[in-house]
Amino acid sequence: MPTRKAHPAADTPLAAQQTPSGCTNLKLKQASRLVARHYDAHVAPSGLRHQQYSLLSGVVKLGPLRAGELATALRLDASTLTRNLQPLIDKGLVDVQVGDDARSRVVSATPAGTALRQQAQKAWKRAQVSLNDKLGVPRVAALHAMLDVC
Amino acid sequence: MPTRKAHPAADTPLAAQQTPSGCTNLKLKQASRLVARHYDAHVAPSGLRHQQYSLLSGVVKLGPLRAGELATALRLDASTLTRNLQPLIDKGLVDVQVGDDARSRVVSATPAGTALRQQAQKAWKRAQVSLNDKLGVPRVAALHAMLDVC
DNA sequence: CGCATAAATTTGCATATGCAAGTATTTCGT
DNA sequence: ACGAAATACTTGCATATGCAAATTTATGCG
Repeated sequence: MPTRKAHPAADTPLAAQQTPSGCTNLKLKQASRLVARHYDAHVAPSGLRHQQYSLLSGVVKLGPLRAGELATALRLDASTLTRNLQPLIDKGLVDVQVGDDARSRVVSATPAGTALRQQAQKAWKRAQVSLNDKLGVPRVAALHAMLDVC
Repeated sequence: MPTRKAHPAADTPLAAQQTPSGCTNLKLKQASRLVARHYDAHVAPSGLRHQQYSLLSGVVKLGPLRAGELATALRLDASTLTRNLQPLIDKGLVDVQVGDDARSRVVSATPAGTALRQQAQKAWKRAQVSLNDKLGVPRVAALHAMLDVC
């Protein structure tokens, strides 16, 4: 038999036979843009954009916490967080106070913020279910599992 | 037997037993941000950002083509494309001409653009290999497969 | 105590993103 | 040929994103 390329993972189950082709970054960005528009279409009536909904949800769920901790939790650059909070502050949905350590800022949801989040969550749910239907629940579940390890 | 919820996909193989938890949009954005930073760290020396590299690559690969077609291919809003092209035009990497149809614009890579893309492609490759190593080739391959159907 | 460092955010700068509305051209119907 | 409708982009507006530098406040050291 002539020369034969070694298959490092010839025994692995699916889609693992060779180096992935294409750019992971590009694929992620494209999928993300697409999905973001889908969510925006559903969440827009609440007056929030998809990112704002995510951020507000984070603040509601993670309770009052320092900006830095929130940024880390959301995997956002601290400077991005600072600016992303502004629209929510302007809308009166979140509140930022100086913490014990005067260098820090403590972020919390206002009652209006908590209320709107509950409201918007219904729209979010519809968007998620709609996506599940469109792609198929198994695929979405598998995608989540994949993204969680990133 | 008492009331029992119907399982629409009780027969499907893996990870399909129940509704995926969490927000697909959030997970995608977070992963995308993380991965984008990773690529940026590698591609930066070429003077391009990850998005600019993707866009330049698209122009090089898809050859001279109309703006609208490029936007569709890259799943970008036409208005976003218009603006994203500007930095590349400023750097002399791409060229935009009026097409046969005077309403349209034809985008093509300049020789400098093609050259820089080849250059930057080496950095991109290192970023991709590094990512493959970090996450494991099977996982990346599976992720690509997942994202491609989006 | 007073100063050099460190830590937590914010700003400056450049780009990315999309929707709605606006502009330039082409096509179509009469 | 003329005007309405459709097309292909571009602009206005608001937000999103991250790195580097600046700012503010806290800590540690002599």
